[in-house]
Order: sequence, then structure tokens, then C-alpha cells
Amino acid sequence: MKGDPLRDSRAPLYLQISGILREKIARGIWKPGEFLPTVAALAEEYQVARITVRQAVKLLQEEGLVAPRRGHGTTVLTPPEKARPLNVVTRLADLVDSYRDDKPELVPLEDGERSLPGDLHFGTPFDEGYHMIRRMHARDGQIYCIISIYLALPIFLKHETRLRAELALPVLFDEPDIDIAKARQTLQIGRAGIEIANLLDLKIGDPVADVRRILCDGSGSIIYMADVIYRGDYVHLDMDLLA
Amino acid sequence: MKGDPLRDSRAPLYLQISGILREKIARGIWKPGEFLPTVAALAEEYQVARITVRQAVKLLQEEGLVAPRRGHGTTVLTPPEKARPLNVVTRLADLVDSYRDDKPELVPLEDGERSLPGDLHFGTPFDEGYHMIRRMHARDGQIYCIISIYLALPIFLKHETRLRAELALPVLFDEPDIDIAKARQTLQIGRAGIEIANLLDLKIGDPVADVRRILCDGSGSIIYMADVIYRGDYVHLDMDLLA
DNA sequence: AAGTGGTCTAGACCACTTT
DNA sequence: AAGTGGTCTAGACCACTTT
Repeated sequence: MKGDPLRDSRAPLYLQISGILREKIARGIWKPGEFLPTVAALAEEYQVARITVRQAVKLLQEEGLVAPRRGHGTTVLTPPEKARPLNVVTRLADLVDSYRDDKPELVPLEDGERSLPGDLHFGTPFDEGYHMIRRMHARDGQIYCIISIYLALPIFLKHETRLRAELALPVLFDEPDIDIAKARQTLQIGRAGIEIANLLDLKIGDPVADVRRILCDGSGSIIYMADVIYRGDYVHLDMDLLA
Repeated sequence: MKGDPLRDSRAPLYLQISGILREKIARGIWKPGEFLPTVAALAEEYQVARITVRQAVKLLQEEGLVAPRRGHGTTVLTPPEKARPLNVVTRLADLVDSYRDDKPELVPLEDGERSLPGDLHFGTPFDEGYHMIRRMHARDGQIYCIISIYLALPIFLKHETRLRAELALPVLFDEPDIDIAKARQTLQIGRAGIEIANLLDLKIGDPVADVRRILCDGSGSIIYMADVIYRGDYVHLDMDLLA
């Protein structure tokens, strides 16, 4: 009687099989671009039901190692590219430069007078109220962030045309009558919920960056507040630790 | 003949069912801490096989909405807390302050002479070579980052005792004979691979922050390089955009 | 002992792609 | 038409928790 290493182990079959497949990919036995054996062939090879193989392959898929395509086969993916096109601003002045040639496409989502969210740890709200613009930024047809901008109402009304058509930060930075005395930004790492996943073409739970920016005038009043959600794979931050 | 809305739809049953369950949780029909009906009960209610219900529940589990426990039942989770304890440095000087009272526990992983990775976009390598220390940082028993530190050999040898026992950055910053002329840091958002997931107590694919720090002396030689992988949920960055 | 979720089977049928 | 992955069933058995 031959021993059966898979069945003698207490670990679930699909975990054992996913481990074997992961190992083979790591060792380059199946190289990027090549096909895995078919589900049926793997089921035969390891003497399990097809659905058990699928369970194993699904794990590798969630890890981004393989891409099954119906009617086509399951290909091994190239390791994720580290080239990330988007730099999140860490200096306001840099922003103006970075968008001089490369303007993102703006897709409106929502627009109207709103009050500021209550959980701000910085600045004091403006008495006149705020106008909110919610929109998406796209480049080369790929949406990479969703931004909700709150603008102090007097400023919004005065520069409404430009603020609707362009990125808000450069406008505020450029206009000589606007006084920016403080500008802070926080970044946390979050996961896409169902709505965000749909808008950013992600899967639920995929990493995103939650960025909040607040700009205040000389009196400490908030003239601009923005909540931005970036696709995680587009985020690149570069900081000078001595500045 | 009654219509069957589930089966008349072209969407897969498990997706439809996960949608129904998600909705009920969102509306508070099942509140945090309460149990979902059993898999068997849901299978009966929607007239599907138990494994199809499991497929639906698994999706909600991956979204962090529910926690199935074998032999116990499936409970609705409270929405994830937003309290995030750790601040990633954006100024070297801040770092020294932030660790004055609160020193993380250091868990060694690897140690020895190594050469620098080749893909550095900043500074020039030191002729004498480098010593690498790889270790984990923990607080309250929870490991929150894995760090690989490369130290220019002469500096490492001179301050070996402190560098082994303490955080490296404050040591370099404190010691009067060490000249830090440039200090840059980049942050990208990544996902945990199988090894990182095990070390940081995450699941494969969970968000992490990949941070690279480089410190140079006055001649532009790299005296310190570190690759740090943080748990995504511990990352909090606060930046001054006008600095 | 009874009840819960977790894994697995063998087979059916479907959706999609390639030949 | 043939081949691929995707979904689903009905039922079995298992691991774990609670009674």
C-alpha cells in the first residue's frame, strides 16, 4: 500500500495543493505568461475533485500570482510592477509643478452646499459655510482617486469657474487674493468598501490611501478641506526628513 | 407558478445571497455581536446548497463584516475601529521625541555583513561595506513592522552596542560624530506576501506600507538605509505641506 | 450528544474562448 | 465543436464548541 502524503496530512487538501502550486510558480517551473495545467488535469494529478483545485487556484488568484480566464486557461502573472505613476503631494509648491504638464481628467460625482464633517483635528470652520465638490480623477482612462473638496463659500463663489474646471489646490495657490497660512495633510491606509471598489475598479478589501488635507488662512479658519481616496497601487510618497 | 427572483437573475446565486446578507447587516437587521442564521437555515431559506451559502458568507468574512467560528456560529462584527496608534516619521527630529517614552520591543531576525540592494535612487554606497540588522518592532505584544537596516560598516562597528539594543535612527541622530546631511524617505502601499503575513499576523494580501529610508553624509555617501514594512492599519502620516 | 461551521466528492450544467 | 474556467447540487464526513 502506497502512502498518500496529501491525505495523510491533517491540513485541508486545498491548502496543501495551493502550497504546491505556489512553490512551483516561485521556483519558475511555471513561468510568467505560461499556463497552469487545466483544472481537470490538476484534479486528476492530485486525485481530488475539480472544485477542490479551484479552491486552491482561487487563493493564488487572490494573491495576484495567477489569472484564470474562462474558456482560456489560467496564466501565471508577472510579479507586480513597482512602477507607480502618481506622486502624492508632500509640499504644496511641488503640486503646482507636478500638474503643470499633466492634468488629470475630472469626472464630477456630486456638487452642492454642505457642512464640514465634524471630526476635524485642525482649524476652525468658516461661518459662511462650504461648497462641496465630489469628483474622480482619471489619467489614461484609469480612475485613480475620488476626492471630496469642501471650499469656504466666499472663495468658491469668487473663483467658481476655475474651481469647477481645474484642480482646486493649484487654483488656491495661484490666486493672489487667497491667503494660505497653514496646510496639513494626513494619510492612513485603508481598504476599499463596496462603493469605492466599484468606482476605482478595485475589489472589496483592496488597499487604498485615505488622505485628508486642510488649508487654513491667517486667522486659523479652514478655507479648504479635502478627503481623498487613492488606489493603493498609485500612491508614492517622497519625503525629506530634514526639511 | 411563482417567480423566483434569485433564479431568474443571471447573477451567480452566491453573489446575490452575499448582497442580501450585506444589506441586512448594513440596515442593522442583524446588529454587531448578534449571530447570523446558521448556514443550514440560510440554505433552507434561499433554497440553495449549504456550500453556496458558505461561498456567500466567505465574501462577507473577507470584507471583515462577519466572523464565522466553527462550532459556535457566525457573528456580525463591529465596524473597524479607526484608532491607529503609530505615527510614521516625516521629520527626523520628531522621531527622537516620539520614542522618548515609548520604546518598542525589538525582536532580532537576521544579522550580518551584507551589500546594499542595487535599486537605490539616492546617494552612493560606502566603500567599506555594510552591516545588516533585520528585526521586528512590537508594542503591547503586537508586532507592527519588520525592518531591514543597512549601516555603513565603520559606523556600525563604532556604535555596535547601542545600535543592537536601540532604535537605529535616534542613535545616529544623537551621536555627535555622525554627520547626517540628507535624509529622504519614500512610502508605497503594498500587500502582504506569505512570509510577511505570517510575521505581522496578517492575511495574504492585507495592506502594508513599504517604507524606504536613506541617510547620507556630507559627501553623499549612504550611511544608513532601511526597508521597513508596516502593518497597514498602524500607519498614520501627518505632513506639513508648507514646510 | 447536539449543534455549529469547514472541507470534500462526483457529477451536472453554464459562460466564455478558441479552433 | 471542443476546450477552458465558474457555479451549483446533495450529500458525506470532519473539527470544534456548547449543552
